Amino acid sequence: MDGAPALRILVVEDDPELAAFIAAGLDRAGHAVVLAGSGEEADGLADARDFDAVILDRMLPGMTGLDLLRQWRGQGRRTPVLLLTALDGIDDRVEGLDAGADDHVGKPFAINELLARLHAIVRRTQAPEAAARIEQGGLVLDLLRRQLRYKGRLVALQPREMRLLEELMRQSGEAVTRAMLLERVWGFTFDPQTSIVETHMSRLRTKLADSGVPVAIEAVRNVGYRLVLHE
Amino acid sequence: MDGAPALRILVVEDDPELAAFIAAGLDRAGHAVVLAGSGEEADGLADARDFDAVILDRMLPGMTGLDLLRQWRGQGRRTPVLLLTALDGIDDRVEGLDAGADDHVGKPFAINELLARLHAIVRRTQAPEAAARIEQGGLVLDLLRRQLRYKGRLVALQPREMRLLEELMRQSGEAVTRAMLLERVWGFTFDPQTSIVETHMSRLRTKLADSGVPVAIEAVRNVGYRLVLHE
DNA sequence: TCATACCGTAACAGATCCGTCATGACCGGC
DNA sequence: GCCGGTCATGACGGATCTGTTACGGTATGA
Repeated sequence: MDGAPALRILVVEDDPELAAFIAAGLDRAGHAVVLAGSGEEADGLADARDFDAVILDRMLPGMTGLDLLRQWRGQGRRTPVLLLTALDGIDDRVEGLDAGADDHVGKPFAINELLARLHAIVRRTQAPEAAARIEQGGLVLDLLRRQLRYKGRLVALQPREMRLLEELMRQSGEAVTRAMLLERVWGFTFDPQTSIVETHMSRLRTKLADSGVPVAIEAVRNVGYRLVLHE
Repeated sequence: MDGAPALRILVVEDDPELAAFIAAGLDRAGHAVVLAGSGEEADGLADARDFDAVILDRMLPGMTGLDLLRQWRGQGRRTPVLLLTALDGIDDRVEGLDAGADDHVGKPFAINELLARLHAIVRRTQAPEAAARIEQGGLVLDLLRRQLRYKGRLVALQPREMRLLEELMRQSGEAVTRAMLLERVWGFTFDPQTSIVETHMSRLRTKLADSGVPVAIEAVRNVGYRLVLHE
């Protein structure tokens, strides 16, 4: 199942091995890949062609990924950028987001992780801005009131469960990585090595089922979870 | 101090005594008042002139306030309406809001209660719609993220304190009634006869002060509270 | 088929949040 | 100036929310 449409992706990575690994993964997911080995090359390519997203290594010979990113953002280029970073401190993360990155993945990473985050940023940047509510098949998540309704009826969720569902709904039909959930729902940039996600997911499932909400939260082995609406 | 500008108010009330009481209160607050004793009369007046808000008794001889309100809303008339209701059950409240009322006050009421609610609905309907953040002098309340920042620094608040501050900020400079707070923050339509508001207000004040936020939450005796920004 | 890692869930414990109460200060009216 | 009501605040106890652990089930790959 390829819920996501084919994308044109520019991969900026000087390590040939890593570049090939990424290209293979993207290709398998049905995306068109263009490789660049340096910031200068990437800049030229981005001028000449239009990409749906850019996967950009933070460390590059010569012009670094951050330099390039800042330059692009300075020029008003809005293409979503997924930053690859070897360093994995909090400061790097902030610095990357400050420079205008839409998300980041710390090396080493699983290809699924990268794909999920890539799809997420493309979807996010293409979606109309900052909705205060998410609606899907009778399910209404009001982010301002922090209320979930199904067919008008309130479904009581705890704050964590609400956040969890929010992330699943933003990405409905596609897998959301365990790491993405930890990062966005808990603010963890590491794996706590407990079943915290599974536990809350279990509670969420129970409450949704008890309220008769026709959705399934599927586990995607070794990746994370996916929300599926029943027809 | 009249932070609010003078308003043109239509009061639809068949009881002459109550009408006079309301008119006197509005007049003292600097507003222009027009009285109508029946729904039919009110309808004619609303056609002929433009009002900033309408205070509408739910019970009227002949055409009830709800009938009139529904008719107006059906015609696309958007003037904010404050409903006066003798009955005070939950159903009436819902029914009133369903009919298109912006707020309601149960009889008997203090004139301050009515004024505060009146100003609130006028301000709300004139303000640009449904902001996801409220900013005021370096204070930023992000309603989606449920975060309060002062000069970029996070100020940790509990959910209830956040809601409380939200109501105060929406109405900055003007008094917010104790009843309004109970209704909007707690969902209470009655007074619990405890110092629940005072307690949370105290906690909120402490946290704001500890973070150096230059605002004062002033108690307005017999009315409620008011948020004041220090210059 | 078996071993292993992954996932699901119940049970427990701690932290946090919240409402109540008691006490004391303050304010306003008489 | 006194009295009564209003408001402020600290302390306490309970409810809720949350994270961990443990154990059982299930899928996957050798």
